[in-house]
Amino acid sequence: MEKKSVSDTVVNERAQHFLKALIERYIREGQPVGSRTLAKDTGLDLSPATIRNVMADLEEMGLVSSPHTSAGRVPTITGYRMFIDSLLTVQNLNKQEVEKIRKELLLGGEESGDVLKSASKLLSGVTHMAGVVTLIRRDKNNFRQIEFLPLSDRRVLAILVTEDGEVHNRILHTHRDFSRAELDQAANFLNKSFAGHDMEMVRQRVLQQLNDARDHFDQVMTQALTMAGELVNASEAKEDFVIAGQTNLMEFAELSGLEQLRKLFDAFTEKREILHLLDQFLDAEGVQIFIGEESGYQLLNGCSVVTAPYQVNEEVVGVLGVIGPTRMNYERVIPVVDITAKILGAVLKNH
Amino acid sequence: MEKKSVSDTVVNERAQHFLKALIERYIREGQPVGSRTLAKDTGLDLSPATIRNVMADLEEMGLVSSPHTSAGRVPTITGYRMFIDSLLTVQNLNKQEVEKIRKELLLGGEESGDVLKSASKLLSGVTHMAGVVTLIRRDKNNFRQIEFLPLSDRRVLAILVTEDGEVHNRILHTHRDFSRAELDQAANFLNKSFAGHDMEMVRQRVLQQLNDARDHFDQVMTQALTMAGELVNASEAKEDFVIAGQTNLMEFAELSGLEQLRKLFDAFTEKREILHLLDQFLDAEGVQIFIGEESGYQLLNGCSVVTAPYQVNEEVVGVLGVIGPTRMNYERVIPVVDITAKILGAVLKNH
DNA sequence: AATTGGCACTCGGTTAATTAGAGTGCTAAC
DNA sequence: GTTAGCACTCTAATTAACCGAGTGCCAATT
Repeated sequence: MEKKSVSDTVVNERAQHFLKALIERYIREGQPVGSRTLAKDTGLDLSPATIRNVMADLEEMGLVSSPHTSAGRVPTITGYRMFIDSLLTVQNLNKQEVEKIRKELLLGGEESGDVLKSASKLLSGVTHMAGVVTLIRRDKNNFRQIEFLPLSDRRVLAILVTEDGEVHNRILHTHRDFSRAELDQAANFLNKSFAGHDMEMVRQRVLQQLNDARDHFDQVMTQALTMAGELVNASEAKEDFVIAGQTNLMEFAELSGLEQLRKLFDAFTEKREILHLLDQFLDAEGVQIFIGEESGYQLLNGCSVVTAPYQVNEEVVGVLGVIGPTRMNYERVIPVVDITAKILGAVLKNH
Repeated sequence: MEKKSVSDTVVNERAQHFLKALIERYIREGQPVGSRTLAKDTGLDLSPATIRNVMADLEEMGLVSSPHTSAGRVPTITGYRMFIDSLLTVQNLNKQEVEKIRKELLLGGEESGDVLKSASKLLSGVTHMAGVVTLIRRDKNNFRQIEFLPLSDRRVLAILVTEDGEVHNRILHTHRDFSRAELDQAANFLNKSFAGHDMEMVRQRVLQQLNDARDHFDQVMTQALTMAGELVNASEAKEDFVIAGQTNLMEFAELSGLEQLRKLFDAFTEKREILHLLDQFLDAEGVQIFIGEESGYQLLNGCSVVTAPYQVNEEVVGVLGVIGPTRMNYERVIPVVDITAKILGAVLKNH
């Protein structure tokens, strides 16, 4: 029994070697790979027949499968998973490539939105797949200043500036017209009371004051507080999400269905679903790989997602990565995503 | 000679009738239509042989063509053009449909950007093609108020509000740090001097003052004026462009090439080219139809664009329309685009 | 003179049959 | 445990045959 198990693991070690070779080959060629080709591919000098035996074992373990009796083998999802988790040997990028990425990101303009854009463009350009970058809106985005401008027809333009210089604006509807002076007064009050405070705190205080003082509070102020509350609410909702190079996926889609691709594209423009998906990887450490079929989301069938969170000043502020066919060159994509995440973090640190 | 010409025109009238029938049929079925089917389609009680003669004439005129000897006829580009220009009978929408469009647009949220978004969604939804809406940035967007906020590291956040309530913001880099007070003073000056004035005029005055007074002017003010100038410049550049339902085109793309579709999608995300294309129709009156092949743009081969400018307060402010296969149901699409343009104008009038 | 029926002809698409080849599984030998 | 050999399977590509839709033209008809 013991002997069996030892021999078992020996076989498994070699089997894993073959699995790796098979997947790498399949990723390169895209076609079922047979025993003959595999025999030549690996360094070991073994006959096709031997390989066949091993392949039969691998098939039994559910790591590979054959499309039909007389075709080679193709990795299954679990096969890919094993490959990704413990088999692949990432090729680190050379200095030159790293430098190229850094240069391209620095060149990407000053506004933080533009940097994200060029990051996703970069990812899609280098990998020939779709690049995505998200930026979470961190709650500690403190209140800095608010401003109200009267428009016509009982509408007021409210402008809210946060501590780190983001500007939100919104048109609010009020019950009556307000004069410039009234609005200024309200804004002044808010600014004095809340400048530098946490946004959520501002929100709660505003609501509280509204309740406490609804009776004797000046109507202007009441309105102003409501507005501020609304604005704060609104500013929480937004979340940045940038995608580039979707059309790269079309090449690979000749293989997969066209209907599939359409759903994927719709999800991209809809954004919400993808965003939710990527948020899962915020907490993860380093590069994460995610095979479409593994998670109910059937619009990702045939796809894989390679992600990495990126951080500025020790704090995770977003996720970036690429989306492509499950049959992608992980050994190259992984370091690209990894490095890009690090560089993006560094670039953003200098605002 | 005269007799010949008379008989010619007689033939042509009937020929046009057949051309119309053929195109309508082709649009419905998508397949070459033969003499037999066409004979049944038209009210006239004629034999296929007669139709064949007419078709031969039409082919000679370059209005139809046959993919191969034993297929029916298919309209050519010039055939489509004639159909569009003088043959088609638009079916006006009934009240119910119009009301549905209006409702959907009104429901589209308050921000003007959102309305454009829902307009293009609406167009794509109703026509099952891609819907586009552009909004030109009209120059007479007057200066209203400017505000400067100091950030760290010699950066200043400038916020510019225009008369109609649009908010532009931008981070400016300065040669030294400014205090809050300095910035307020500069902003006050600008606001007093320029509130309500034409943006281009502001720009010029700013430049002029910079030249006149570079020596004795306070450095803060100089910086402020530069900033204001930059901001005004920046605010001119932007142009809104919204597209929805691109993926609808994928259905029709099974026919046309996939490479073609990819280029089209890239053009959509690139925006510039499409924008330039649509701008041509700003000056046009009413619905315009544009067949891809007619204008060098080879990425529009196989496509047609149906557009209409829309206006608020007698003034054209943008173009909207749909992009789809040349083989589209013009008789239905045209009134949809027409009505949507009118309703969008009306909705925007109430800001 | 326009219209029509008839007829030979063309050509694309579909089906069926054949073939070639790649690859497997199994068995027996090493 | 490995390998060679062999029978077997299944796909993909090629070829052949055929069907049918549609045309063009000519002669007959109105």
